[in-house]
Amino acid sequence: MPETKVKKDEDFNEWYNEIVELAELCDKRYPIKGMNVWRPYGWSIMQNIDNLIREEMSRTGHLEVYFPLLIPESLFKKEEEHIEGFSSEVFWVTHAGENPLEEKWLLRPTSETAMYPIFSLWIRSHSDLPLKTFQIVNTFRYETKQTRAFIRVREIHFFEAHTCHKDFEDAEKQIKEDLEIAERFFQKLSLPYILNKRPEWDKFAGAYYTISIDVMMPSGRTLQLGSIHQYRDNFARPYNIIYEDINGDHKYCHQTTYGMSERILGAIIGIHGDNRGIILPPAVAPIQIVIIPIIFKGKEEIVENKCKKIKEILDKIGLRTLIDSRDITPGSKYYDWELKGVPLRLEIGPKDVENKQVTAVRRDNFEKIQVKENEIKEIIPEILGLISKNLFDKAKKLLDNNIKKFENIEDAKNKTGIIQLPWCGREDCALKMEEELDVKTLGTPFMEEQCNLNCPICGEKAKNWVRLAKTY
RNA sequence: GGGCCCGUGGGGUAGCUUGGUAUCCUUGUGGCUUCGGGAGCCAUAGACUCGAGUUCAAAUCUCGGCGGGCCCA
Repeated sequence: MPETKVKKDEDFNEWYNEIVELAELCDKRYPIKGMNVWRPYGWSIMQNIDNLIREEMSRTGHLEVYFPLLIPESLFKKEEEHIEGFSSEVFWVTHAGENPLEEKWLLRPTSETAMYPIFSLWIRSHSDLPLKTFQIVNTFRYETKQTRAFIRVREIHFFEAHTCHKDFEDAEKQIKEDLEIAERFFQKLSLPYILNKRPEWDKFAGAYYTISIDVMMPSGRTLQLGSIHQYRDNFARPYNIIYEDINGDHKYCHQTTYGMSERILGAIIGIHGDNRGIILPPAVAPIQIVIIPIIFKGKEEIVENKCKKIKEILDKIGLRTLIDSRDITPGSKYYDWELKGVPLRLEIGPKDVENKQVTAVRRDNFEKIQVKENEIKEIIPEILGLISKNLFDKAKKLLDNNIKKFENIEDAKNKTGIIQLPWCGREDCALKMEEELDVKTLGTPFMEEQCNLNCPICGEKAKNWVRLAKTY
């Protein structure tokens, strides 16, 4: 059986590097660090992911916008914490042709400072609220650390939702809605996740609080896939986003944001893939079903016609299909499409034609299923559903097996995955834990059980559990 | 932020220590033939990361840039 040279469970990082190029997701040969080329297949998956986000946005009444890439320095500098958080990693535009610009511009590292001055023009009255917008754009951050395809890049494919509300409570409602969006969205991608309230010292620059959406990678490291921020009026004040309420009083808006990136694709590759390639959840697979004609001399036509007929049936019920009629042997086609993660393969040969059936083979567990021609419309979508579910269950097991609760530091030492400890809530104590265990603080479990034990560092009563892990 | 390793056709490699002729596999292209897990045959195309230095002569030695990978903080 064909397999990747590097095995996923032996050297995950190498396996990941090999697979992203073999599956033709990206081309890493572009000569700027952290800026890779999206190949058609990878881009097509990303577009499908984006479209799932768009569906969710549209369902919840967000409107899509597009703001400019360049931001004048003066706008960027209005919110102090925000600049501090990002200034070390922005790209600057300083010249136009031969001449220095009067004011420097920067490539957006995120779009708060581009959008909010304009929001302040758009919003005048309480009837303009809530304002719910989002955009899917490229953002730029000068990473100095090791870059990795889809996981740590300098040009980020970024989804960002920005909302404005009349008060804190309404913004809190938005965050509830964001969490519900996450639940629906990640379910479709078969990606189980955990929510963490980020610690004070590591929240988004300018935020009142930040919730992170984290997944477990097979390497034992966590990968942050999304951020939800409550800004309160921290940005509304410097950017002057004010509305007139029902009594004629002028008030600052409260704001939230929701961000995600191509890390979602990184997680799909890393979590679902195996030694034969990636495995795509049917919801985002550019090709959900590939049909392989098994041609024998003299029977070319009946097989080809059957393939077309089956494709028509599947197309009609809205599935994305492809007949692979390349002039190479079937085995090499199997290998190809397994590498590219097509969830289901149909083999159609003379025997199948004779028996009025197709032979289906699942990508996730290689189960072979004979499906009667007259049952295709019902059975095939069912199988795709089973594949999604199986991918989710496997990933859930990986996550659950890697969340480990401890009561003291000694027990937690040299453990992989997510370490959960009682925590008094003090920064010093968490930083001590980080140092002792060589991990980063993810934060406190969001909306989960409280902890009645004592902080293992200072011995005082713990306020919460705290989660720590090695991260990407 | 600090340290280590690497860069040869599209991909994977040999050659580098000891300077002189670039190896093999795969892929691409044209054709014949074949097809239930990477088929075969014939023909053909394609490479020393960039710059500077040493030398009669550099893929090979030295320095620097760019790019890739790993480890520590």
